[in-house]
Amino acid sequence: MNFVEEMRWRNMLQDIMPGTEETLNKEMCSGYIGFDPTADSMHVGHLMQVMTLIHFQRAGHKPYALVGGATGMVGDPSGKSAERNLLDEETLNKNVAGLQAQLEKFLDFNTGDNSAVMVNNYDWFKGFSFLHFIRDVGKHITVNYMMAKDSVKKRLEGETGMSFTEFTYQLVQGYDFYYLWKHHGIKIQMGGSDQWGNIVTGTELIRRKDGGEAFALTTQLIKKSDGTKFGKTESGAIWLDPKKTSPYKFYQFWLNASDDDVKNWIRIFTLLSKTEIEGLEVEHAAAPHLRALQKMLAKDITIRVHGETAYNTAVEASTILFGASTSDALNSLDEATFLDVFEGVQQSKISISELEAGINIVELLSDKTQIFPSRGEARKMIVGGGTYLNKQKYTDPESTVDESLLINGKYIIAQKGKKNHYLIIAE
RNA sequence: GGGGAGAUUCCAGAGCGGCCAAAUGGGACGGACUGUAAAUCCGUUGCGAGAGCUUCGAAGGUUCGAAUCCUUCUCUCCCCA
Repeated sequence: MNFVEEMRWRNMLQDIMPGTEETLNKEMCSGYIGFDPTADSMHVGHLMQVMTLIHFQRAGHKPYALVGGATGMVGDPSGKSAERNLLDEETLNKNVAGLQAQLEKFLDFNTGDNSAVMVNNYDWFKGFSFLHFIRDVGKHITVNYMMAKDSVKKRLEGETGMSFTEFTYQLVQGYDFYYLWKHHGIKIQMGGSDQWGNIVTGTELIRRKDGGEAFALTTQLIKKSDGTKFGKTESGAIWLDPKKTSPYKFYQFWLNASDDDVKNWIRIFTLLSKTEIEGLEVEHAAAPHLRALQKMLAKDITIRVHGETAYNTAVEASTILFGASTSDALNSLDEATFLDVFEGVQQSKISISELEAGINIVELLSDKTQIFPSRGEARKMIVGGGTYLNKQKYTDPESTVDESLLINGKYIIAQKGKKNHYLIIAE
């Protein structure tokens, strides 16, 4: 199956420039996707682009991952309703390094002719003077053309306006494409659907400046069935960096995909074949409560992003936290395993002497551990039946707890509702 | 520069002298049902165990009593030049 067909049946394809597929089928092509260094880690939203590059490489083409050290200094107006704040250079460099390190894990950089390549557009922009840029690049593209882009038009119609800097963005990115086409023989740029305008400015520049031919392909925006934004939870984005989002939370994020979403996502985020996915769908339809699709999706991505060990721990943690385990079962875990399993769970500390003296449950969960922001809220939640200690429900706010609850003489597991776990450490 | 409208609890948005910790909707959180889905239903949503305390852009004032009236200030939006 060729690359475009692959993207099609996985429902990843949004737009494709005429001639792209033919060109790709003819020979091995080089193509690239740009990543904006707005943070020092990617989040799950970036995975669509990562998967696109992976498919591109698996189809025998040569993928380039561009990290925008230069474009990051300008700020992409696409999809933004207000002027962006510029990052300082130090942050930018850190972000570029962070993204590069993550990208390296997903692509094969040592597989002969179609090995992946990492580039940073700062390398060709750092020595490029403003005057040279407007002479060599700006001259080929009219302002009329640039103003017709959606990203620009929206801002001109809106109230916030747009700085010259952001207006220039599409030219800067367009030049990236030109540069890579000229010096690396890259024929195609890919990206999210919001990048179409920027990508086309690149193909246009290549055509007008050198009479060359280049192609564009964009991927669909990932949708969620309830209309909310993909990849965001109440507590923020789901990051790939384990320091920002623990592997356990990461695993849980995918495991919690709704039935509607998981059918799309498993196509996008795993490399499973059509037959395998359809098989899983049958399985899921027969026994939906087993959530075969969600489990497979979560397993596949968690392993690819965090590795097998982290995945196993996440599964183990999930089994313990959500399964029918009792405090006895918890007690039987040795401390190392226990800590490993609870690594991704929010932790708070309390002094053991206070606990020995006996402590009111409301005080424990609010003042002492900040699990609830106020005593009133803790009280309400306890009365409302949403509070558990060591998997045991507590409904009386006057309850007192002491050291007899401690697991391994040191830990208490508190729950707010069914899904939110907290580890209290006594020391 | 001239004229007008406005600023309310997470958001939107009522309230226009006591019955207002403030309607309603959304969001968020919890519960029930389930499958750690979805949909639905129920509850909670300033702090406090309570008495009570602190909130309605800011500061003053009128009043027994102010989110509501007056003064000044700050900011936002609209129209005209």
